[in-house]
Amino acid sequence: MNVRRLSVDPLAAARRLLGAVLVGRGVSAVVVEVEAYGGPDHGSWPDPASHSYRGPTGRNSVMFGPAGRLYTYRSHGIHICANVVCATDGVAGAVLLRAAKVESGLPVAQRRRGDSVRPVALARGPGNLCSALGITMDDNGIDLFARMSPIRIVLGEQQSVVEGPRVGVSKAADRPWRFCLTGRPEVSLYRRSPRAPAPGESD
DNA sequence: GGTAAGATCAGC
DNA sequence: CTGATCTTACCT
Repeated sequence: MNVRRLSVDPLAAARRLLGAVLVGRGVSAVVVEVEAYGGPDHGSWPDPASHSYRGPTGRNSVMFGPAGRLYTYRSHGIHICANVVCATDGVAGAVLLRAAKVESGLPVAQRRRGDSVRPVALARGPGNLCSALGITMDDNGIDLFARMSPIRIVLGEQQSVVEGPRVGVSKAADRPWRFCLTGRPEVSLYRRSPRAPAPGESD
């Protein structure tokens, strides 16, 4: 089963998730942009920008669970963002799904996102991706590899990948933990967080 | 019990 | 650059 390919560190898992097909509520889409997130300071991948950095809490508990689960959270009170949990059970690690290319169910995605949105931008950005696929907070913790799940994922082959700094994070902003498929127009434009210290500064 | 910050997005 | 909008986590 494919899920074992995600029982690895967040960086390897991120690369393996590029090209995967995400199937959710009438829409399927190919993942074209992701970001890796680690865990607490004394773990294998210390990551101050990760929700799990300060240990398990009510919100982030899914990140500490087994690989292949969906970890959703609400961002700025408005949007939902989706992660695929990686690493082994008890170890925090996840990959944020940042952008995807809608392959089927385009009219459904278009209805969810609004008529003014161009097809290439339907699932561009983590909040928009969840909106296009119909992912909500009720989906937090579901198994993305179970036949019965409303949201599923199918891993693909290794692909040609570009790496760069993560978007939006105010800590560890220089870390090249963002990965994109090369030459995909659905990838979101890079924007450094206005709250992040200047490039090269420590935080 | 109060509150500040936030892995975002769209519109000036 | 800003406002929208709300949950969590941490503080007193």
